[in-house]
Amino acid sequence: MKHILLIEDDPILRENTAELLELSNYKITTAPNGKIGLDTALNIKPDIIVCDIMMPELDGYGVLQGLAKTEQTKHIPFIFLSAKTERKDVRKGMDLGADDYITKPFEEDELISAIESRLAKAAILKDDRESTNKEVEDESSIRNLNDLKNFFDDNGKTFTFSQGETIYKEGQHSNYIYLIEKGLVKCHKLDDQGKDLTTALHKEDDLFGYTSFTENTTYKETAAAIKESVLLGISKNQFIEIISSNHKVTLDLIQLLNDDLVNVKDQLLEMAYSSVKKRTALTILKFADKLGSKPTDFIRISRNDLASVAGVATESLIRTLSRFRDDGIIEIEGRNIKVLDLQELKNIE
Amino acid sequence: MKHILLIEDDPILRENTAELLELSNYKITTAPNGKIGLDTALNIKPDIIVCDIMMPELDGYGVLQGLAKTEQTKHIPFIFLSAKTERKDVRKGMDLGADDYITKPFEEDELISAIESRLAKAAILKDDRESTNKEVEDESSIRNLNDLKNFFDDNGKTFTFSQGETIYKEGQHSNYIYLIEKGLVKCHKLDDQGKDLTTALHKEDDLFGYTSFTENTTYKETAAAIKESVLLGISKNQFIEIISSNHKVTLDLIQLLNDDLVNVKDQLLEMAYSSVKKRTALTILKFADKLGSKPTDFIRISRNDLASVAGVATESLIRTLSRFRDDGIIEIEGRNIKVLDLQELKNIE
DNA sequence: TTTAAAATATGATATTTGTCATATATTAAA
DNA sequence: TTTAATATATGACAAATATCATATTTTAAA
Repeated sequence: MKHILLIEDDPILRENTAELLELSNYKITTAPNGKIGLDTALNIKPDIIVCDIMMPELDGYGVLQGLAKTEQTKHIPFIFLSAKTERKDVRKGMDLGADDYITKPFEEDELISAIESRLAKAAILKDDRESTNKEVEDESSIRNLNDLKNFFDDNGKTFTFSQGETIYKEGQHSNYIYLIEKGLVKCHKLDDQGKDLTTALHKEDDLFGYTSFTENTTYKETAAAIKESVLLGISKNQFIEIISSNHKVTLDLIQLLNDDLVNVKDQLLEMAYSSVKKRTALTILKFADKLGSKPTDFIRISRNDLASVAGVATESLIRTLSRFRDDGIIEIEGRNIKVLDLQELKNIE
Repeated sequence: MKHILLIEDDPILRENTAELLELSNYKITTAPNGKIGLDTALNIKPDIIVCDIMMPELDGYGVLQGLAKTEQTKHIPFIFLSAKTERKDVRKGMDLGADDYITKPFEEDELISAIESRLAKAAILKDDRESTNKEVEDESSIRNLNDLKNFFDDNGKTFTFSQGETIYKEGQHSNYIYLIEKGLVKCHKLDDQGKDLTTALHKEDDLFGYTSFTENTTYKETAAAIKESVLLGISKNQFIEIISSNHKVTLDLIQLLNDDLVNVKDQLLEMAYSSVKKRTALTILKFADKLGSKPTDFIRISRNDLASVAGVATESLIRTLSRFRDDGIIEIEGRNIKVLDLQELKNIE
C-alpha cells in the first residue's frame, strides 16, 4: 500500500482529504503545518507528499526546499494543493521543483489522478536510478564538503578556547581555517568608537576563518569563543591545496559563501529598519538556534554578546529583555533566559 | 550543453521559441508535428522535450504516450506548451505523465524557468553519475575572470534597462548571470513594512545575479537599474558549465564572493552604530566612486536611491543633505550634488 | 566564606531620527 | 506650452534609543 503524507493546516479539509484518500486504499499520514510535515517526511519516508502552501510555522515552499536539501527525501514526488490560483503562484511552485500543482477547490478525481500519475512516473524513474551503478570512488580523495570535514577530523590540529577567549584578531595574518567540533564562536568587528558588532555566529560543524584563498592576507574580523569551544584547524596552505585539486569541494564552498552572503544581507536589512525590540527578539531566536537547544530551554549568554549581535547598546538590550519579561514572553533567572511564548516572540515588530 | 527537442506545428512560434532558447545556450532541435517529433526523440535522445498539444498527424498526448512506451525515452522530462488553458486540459496533460504544463501565451522567463527546473529535477533523480563524463567545450579556454568577462562580451545576450527599471525580482526563478557593460545597478530588499534597503551597488564591469550555483533556487533580492544600463547576460546553465570546467575561474569567483562578504559586513557595522550624518556622507562617497567620476564632479542620484543605500528615511536623508549644504560641504543644484569639501565629508562622524 | 570585581537592572534625560503635513521645485505627459 | 504627477525641501512633533548615573545581583578570587 502506498504511503501518502498530507500536509494541510485547515483541519476540516485535512480530515476530509485524508478520508477520501483512505477510501482509495492509500495509507495516509497527516501533518498540520510545514514544520511538522518536514519532520514527518524524514521519519516515515512517504511515497508521495501532498502539501498546502499557505501554512503557519513553515509554508509549502519551505517544505519543498527543505525536502530537496535532504538526500533521503529529495526524490519523493511532491504535489502542491493550494488556494493560490494565480498563474505566477503556479509557476513559482513548479519552478521550485514540485511535480504537480492542484488548485483549490478540487475534485476528488483530480487529486487521485494526480497522485496515481506521479507515483507511476516515480516508479519509472526509480527503476532507472537503481539500474545505474555508482562509480567506485578513490577513498583518499576529497569529493565534497563532508569529506573535507572528515579531513579536518583526521588531520586538523585541535585547539581549545575557554569562554570569551579570542581565537584570532582582525588584522592578524591569516594562518588557519577552523572547523568547530564543539562550542559556539562569534566573528565580530569594532567600529571607530570601539562599539562591537557580531557579524557571524558559528556553531558545531561550521567552518570559519576563510578570508582570502588566493592572496596572502589578514583576517578581516575578530573571532572569539562565546562558550568553551573545541576547534580543529588546518593551515591555510593545506586548505588551498585541497580546494585546488578538488573542484567539487570548491563548488560546495561557493555555495557556503553564497549562503553567508544572503544571511548577512538579511541581517543588514534588519539592522537598518527594525526596532531594537524586534532585533532583540530575533537575537534570542538566533542564539536558541545556534545553541541547538529547543527555543524553550534556558539559554545562557551574556547581555554583552546579545547586544553585540543585535547591534544595540547593552543597556537598551537589557531594558528590552526586562520588557519581554514583564510581558510574560520570556523568563529571566539570573543570567539565564527562557522563552515562554515563542509565537509572541516571533511576532514582535 | 543541454539538448531540447521542441515539437510545435506553428512555424512562427516554433522559430521564435527556438531562437529564444538558443540564446540561453541550449542546443535545439525542432519538429513540425507529433509524428516527426516522436521519431526525432528516438534518434537524438534529447535532455528534455517541449511539446504542443494540438498538432496534425499526431497530437501532443500521442507523443507523450509514444515516448512512455519506449525504454530509452520514457524518462525524458516532458513539458506541454499549449493554448488549451482549461483546467481539465491541464489535468489531462499532467495525468498522462507530463512534468509541467505551460499555457500560451507565455513569458520567456516562464518557459526557461520551467525547463531549468525540470532539468534540475532530472539531474537529482539521475544521482551523481554525470561526474564521469564531462564534456570539454570551447569554453574550457577560459582561464580567469577576465576571460570570463570576454565570454560575456562574445556570447552574452544584451539587455537594456532604462532608469528605474527592474532587472529581476526577489523570489523569481534565477535564470541569468549579468555583466554590466554600462550603467549602475542596485540590488535591494524590502522588509515587512515595505522599507527598501540597497544591499549592493554594481558598476560597469561588475558581475551580479549569482545566487546559488548548485541548487535550483530563486533570486534572493531585487535588482534595478539606477541609471540607464546595458547588461550582458548568460544563462545560469551556461555559467555553471563554465565554472564546472574551469577551476581557476571558480577560485577567482570565491575571491569575488569573499570580497562581497567583507563589504557587506563593513556595511553592517556602519548600519548598526553610525549616525545618519555619517551614513549619508559615506553614501555620497560610495556613489561618487561607483559613478567613476571625480568626487568633486556633480552626481545625479535620486534622494530615494541615496536613502535606500544609507538605510535612512528619505526625509532624514534630505535634511542631512541640507545641513551639509549649509555647512558648505556640498553644493546642491536641483537634483544634482557636488562635493565641495571632500576632507570634511570624509571626517564626518 | 568573605570580598572585590564584574555583570545586570533601572531611572532620568538629551539627542537622534522617523512620521506626518505641507510647500515648492522639477520632470514627464498631454 | 500647459498641466498633472512626482520629487525635493522643511517644519512640527512624537517615539525610539543612547548615555550617564546608580543600585542590585552574580561571579570569581582570595
